[in-house]
Amino acid sequence: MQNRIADLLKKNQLSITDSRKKILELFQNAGGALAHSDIEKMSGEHFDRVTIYRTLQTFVEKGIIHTIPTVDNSVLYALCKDECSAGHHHDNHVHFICDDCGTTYCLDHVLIPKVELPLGFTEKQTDLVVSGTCKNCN
Amino acid sequence: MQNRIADLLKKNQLSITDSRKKILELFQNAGGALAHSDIEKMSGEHFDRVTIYRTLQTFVEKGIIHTIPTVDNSVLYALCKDECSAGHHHDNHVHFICDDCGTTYCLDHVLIPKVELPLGFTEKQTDLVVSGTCKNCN
DNA sequence: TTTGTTTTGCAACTATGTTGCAAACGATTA
DNA sequence: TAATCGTTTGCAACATAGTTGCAAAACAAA
Repeated sequence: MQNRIADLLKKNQLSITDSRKKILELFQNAGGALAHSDIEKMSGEHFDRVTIYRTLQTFVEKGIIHTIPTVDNSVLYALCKDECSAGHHHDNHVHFICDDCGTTYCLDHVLIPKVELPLGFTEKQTDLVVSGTCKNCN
Repeated sequence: MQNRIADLLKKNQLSITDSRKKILELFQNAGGALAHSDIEKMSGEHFDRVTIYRTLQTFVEKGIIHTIPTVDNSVLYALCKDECSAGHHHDNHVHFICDDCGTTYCLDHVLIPKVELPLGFTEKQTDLVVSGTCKNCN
């Protein structure tokens, strides 16, 4: 249980610290995406704001979590699937934001269709965000 | 030329003011999407920050411009096409952000493919943002 | 347990965005 | 074109979000 978290950190050549363990735990328990402010609240004032920022940044760089662009311009972070953490490539699934309850879902099995870019444009990352009403609010 | 801008404002029951004219002009000249900070710089310190925020907000409400969610969590605004400004529906074209020069393009002729959502989810708006290298930086 | 490296927390700072209110401006009508 | 009324602006003050440098603390390795 705890070992999975420690292994994940070790695999990414990161020191195993309280804040990193705690933040990873939060993501695993949350299931969905979290905002910086969520983490700040959920971690119970234990860690400095700066530490959380830096931890999230590190996780993104290592491919442990990824960011999600949202319509209301808040950054969200979500755990990457195992296949993702291997390299520096990104998830290619669709994200869904519920306008009612505000929850963000990773629709892991809904893949982003390939888009044809005009000549001269090179794709590196593609994000598809759908907003509307989720299954709980419908 | 200038009349088009004034007409657009009048059609939306907005007073014709310097800041609104200037900001609309900037959008027309830019061709692509602009961030709040772009506008602040380009308008040459003439307008208060607050005025720009409020103007953009008003334009979004009236359907004159729309927001674009981006991966790096900056809000971008872009002019809506004529068909768009009629109602409260949104563009369904792809947006492209260049990692090098930072320019955002509205790829008007690249449409967002329909995505199949899981049962219970209802779509209201879909945004597709591609980042990479644009034709000028390639 | 010692040593060298990484990470944390603090302080101070910049950037971004919001609100209330009085003054200025724009539209309308006489 | 001047008076009036509603809208918009700028200011001040505030709230939130995010960054940086640096010394102290924690971690990993030997």
